[in-house]
Amino acid sequence: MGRGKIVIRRIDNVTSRQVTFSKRRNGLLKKAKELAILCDAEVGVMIFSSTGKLSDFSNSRIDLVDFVQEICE
Amino acid sequence: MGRGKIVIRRIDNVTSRQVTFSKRRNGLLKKAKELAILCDAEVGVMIFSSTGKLSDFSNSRIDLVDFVQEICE
DNA sequence: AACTATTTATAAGA
DNA sequence: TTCTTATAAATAGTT
Repeated sequence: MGRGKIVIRRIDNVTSRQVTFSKRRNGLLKKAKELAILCDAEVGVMIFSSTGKLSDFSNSRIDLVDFVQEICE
Repeated sequence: MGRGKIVIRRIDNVTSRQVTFSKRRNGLLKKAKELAILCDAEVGVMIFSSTGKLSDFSNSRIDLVDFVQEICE
């Protein structure tokens, strides 16, 4: 979506990558919240930027813990 | 997006809610993958439907575990 | 940090 | 219910 079509591959330019990260992170978190509300679902999203900064959304932290522990044993 | 504008609130009709869940879950997972690739970010998404069925995406399970354990202690 | 031309996601409908 | 399509929403490139 946007002025041009893009291919889904790592953005090499650091500045562009950071700008895109900021925009798409916000978009992903918004859609996660909407899905949780609209569909009465439990949703968890965790995003670490390449610099290690964390953004997250969850309306069900306990279940997420159970899930993560399960898949990682 | 779509034929009409919607308000973000729980969809009462069960069938509509399931249809919307299926569409938006796929959309969210797709966007999570794109963010991870485009921006070289570590992304984890976990979605439990209202019937308890799980969908997920992660390109960094270990870090997610650390994070979840941290916030839940 | 805003804007806007376009692409993409999706609400309704078939 | 799988496919279609009109429209809302996200966003790539621009300013």
